[in-house]
Formats: sequence, structure tokens, C-alpha cells
Amino acid sequence: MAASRSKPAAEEPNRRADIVRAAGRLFHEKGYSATTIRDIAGAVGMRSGSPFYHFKTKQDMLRAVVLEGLTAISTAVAEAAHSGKSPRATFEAMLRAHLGQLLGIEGRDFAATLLHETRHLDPAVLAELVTLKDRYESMWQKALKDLKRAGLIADDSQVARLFLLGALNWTVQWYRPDGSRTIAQIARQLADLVLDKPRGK
Amino acid sequence: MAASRSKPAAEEPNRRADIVRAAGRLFHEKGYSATTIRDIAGAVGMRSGSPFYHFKTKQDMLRAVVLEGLTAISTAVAEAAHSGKSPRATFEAMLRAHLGQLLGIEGRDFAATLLHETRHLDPAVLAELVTLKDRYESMWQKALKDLKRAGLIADDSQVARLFLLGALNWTVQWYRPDGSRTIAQIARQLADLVLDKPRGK
DNA sequence: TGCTACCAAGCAAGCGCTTGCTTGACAAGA
DNA sequence: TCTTGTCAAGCAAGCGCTTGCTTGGTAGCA
Repeated sequence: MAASRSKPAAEEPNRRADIVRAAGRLFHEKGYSATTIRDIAGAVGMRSGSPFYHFKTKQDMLRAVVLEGLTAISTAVAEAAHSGKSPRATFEAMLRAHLGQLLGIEGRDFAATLLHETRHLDPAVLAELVTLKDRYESMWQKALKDLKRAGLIADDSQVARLFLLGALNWTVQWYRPDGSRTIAQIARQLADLVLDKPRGK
Repeated sequence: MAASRSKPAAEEPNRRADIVRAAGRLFHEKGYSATTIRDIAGAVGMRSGSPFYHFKTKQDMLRAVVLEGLTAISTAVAEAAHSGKSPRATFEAMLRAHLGQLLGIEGRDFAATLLHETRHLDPAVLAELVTLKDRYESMWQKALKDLKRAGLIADDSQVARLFLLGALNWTVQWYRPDGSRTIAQIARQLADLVLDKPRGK
């Protein structure tokens, strides 16, 4: 019964997941509006009408991509935030987690689509998203608060958080995986830039 | 003959400029692909075929918008860079100039389109743009070098410049003109974040 | 037999762009 | 002063094509 049983129902619906992955990649590369259903279908070896068996509309595909991106990055950064190391090490781990989702091969298309294509979501989905996004950003706000308490930073205001996330998110525009810098190096360099040097004893 | 002469030819062709402005606003709001010729024409009170009297293609409209944005921001920042003040004051003036183009009412649509819609340019136009962009970024690189020489910053590497421009450019995502922060305040806050405090003597 | 997952075909709407023509302003010749 | 010709600027209509999405059918498995 072990080998022959092939999970009767659904067997995990991974054609649906295939579609989400392909949609993510294309939305990232060409943008939501410039990506056609025929592009997506072709990328998974289907005809143009078939994706609609799995998704009601193109919007729903965008929704799936964007939610995937946000939950993945939230999970990764939350894990880093609770690692229980020193404030500096925790902060750097959070930077690495955020950059890993944004630039790493698995999931970068989801995160990048999240950053750049949200304006094409209709209001209902957008509202759902904003809640999650606020929760995510409050994690960073708390991290800055901890850094200030540890004397590693002078400014833990909201604007400081926005500058920090801006520098992080903008890496999508210039990072090349085949370039000379690793994600960990970039994270460390940003930490150095933002954190005050502990004053010479 | 003085008063009656009404500048016989052309009288300044500002319908073309109207189209560029409208295209810039719409490209910024909805994205290039999601903006239709009919949108643009409607915004300036024309029928859908008429903009093609002024531009050969929709691409050409994007080109005009993006070039306008890049030359404007280059001019503004170059002027600030040569103001001959102290390194710190010069740097803050450059930040203000960049943010002014990006967030101020006149020209923000051009700059924002420049940042977000360049991928829809065809390769020929893109190459033309990259030259100008490299020149612009080297201005910032030089500014960082000066700051380091003045002992105001520890890191003047290319990555440091990318972080800085990332924080700047990301302001488009969160700045609201009716919000509580002025552009000058934001510039000052970013300068504070990035520059080392001169050590207490 | 029924259900899942897909295909073949195509529809209505909308797309960028072209075409032939109109309109008002103006300058030069008679 | 009238006519004639030219020009910039735009309109009305529509062409060929693409878009998101629908529908009826069916192969393969349980």
C-alpha cells in the first residue's frame, strides 16, 4: 500500500504551482500588463485557454504571485529576527534574509513582482495585502528600536526604516547573481553603513 | 509693425509638450503598457489618431518622457554639486535637488517614469540613455569621494552609492506631498543617517 | 461511469497605428 | 480687396491584430 498509493486526490496540484512560478517570472521580467496569458500558458506548455481551469482571472494569478512573495519574505525575516543572537548579528541576519528572498533564485520573482506590480491589483486584494505588509514593516521598526537601545544607531524613526528598506529593495535594480558580490557581503556592507561604530573604548 | 507681428511660424509648439506631460503622468500612474494612446489623447483633448501627428510611435513618447526626466535631474544635481559650499552642505544640496525632481510637482512624472519604465524602451534608445545615466551616477561617485576625503564618510565604494541612490529613489513609493515631511527635511535626515558624526573634539 | 485536466476553436473588445480629408491661419499675386 | 495656394494641426473612420476569457468536447485515470 505504500508504493502503489499515489495520493488519490490531486497528488498535489503542482501544475497550478507551475503556473504561479511562470507567471511570477514573466511579471518580473516584462511587467504585469505586458505579460499575456498566452505567454504564461506557453511557458508551462499549455494552450492559451487552459490556465483558466486553475485561475479565474489573470488578476488572480497576480494575487497568487504577490501573496507568495510576501509570505515568503515575512517568514524568512521573522525567523532571522527571533534567532536570539546579538542585536548586530540579528540585524545582519534580517538583512540577509530580506536580500535572499529578493535576489536569490528561488522566490526572487515573487518578491520583485510584489515590489513593482502591486499597483495593478484591484482594491480588494490590495487591502488584504496592506495588512500583511504593515505587519512586515513593523518587524523592521522593532529591529531599529532594539538597535537604538543597544546604542548602535542614532535614528530609529519611520523615515529611517523607509531609507533602509529603500536601499534594500533597490538592490533588485543592480544586483547580478553572476557579479562579484555575494548577498552576505552586501548585507554586511549595508549594516556597516547604517550602524554607528561603537566608539573607541 | 511691432505689435501686430505675432511670431509667424510655430508660436511655440506646445501641444507636443502637452502630450509629453500627459504621457508622463499616465505612464507614472498606470505604467507604460497599461496606458493606451486613447488615454493620452483623451487627456489632452484629442482623438486617438492625432498624437501620431507629433510622434511616430508610442515608444517615441516614452523616449521623450524619459529623456526629459534624465536631463532635468542631471541639470538640477549638477548645479547643486558645483555650488562651492562645504562638502556637507554640497552633499545635502544634491540630495535636495534629486528629491526635488523626484517628488516635486513639476517633473516628478518624468523622473518616476525614468525609474520604473525603462525596461519598455527598445535597445537603441536604451543605449542612448545608459550613457547619460552613467554620467549622472559618476557625479554621485565623485561626491562620495569628496566626503570621504573630508572624513565625513567611511565607505565611498560603488555599493555605497547604490545604497544611497536606492534610499533616494525609493522615496517615490512612500512620499506624499500632503504629508508631514518636507523634501528638505527628508534630505537632511538622510544626510544625517549616512554621514559620520564628526568626532567630539 | 464520473471526474480531472486539458485542448481546439473562437468571441467581443480593445490595441497601436494609418489613411483621406477638413479646417483655420496666413502670405503672395492680381 | 479679393483670390489662390500652402501649411500646421487635427478629425473620422477603420484596418489588422492581440487581448482576456469562454465554451464544448475529450483522453485518461479511478
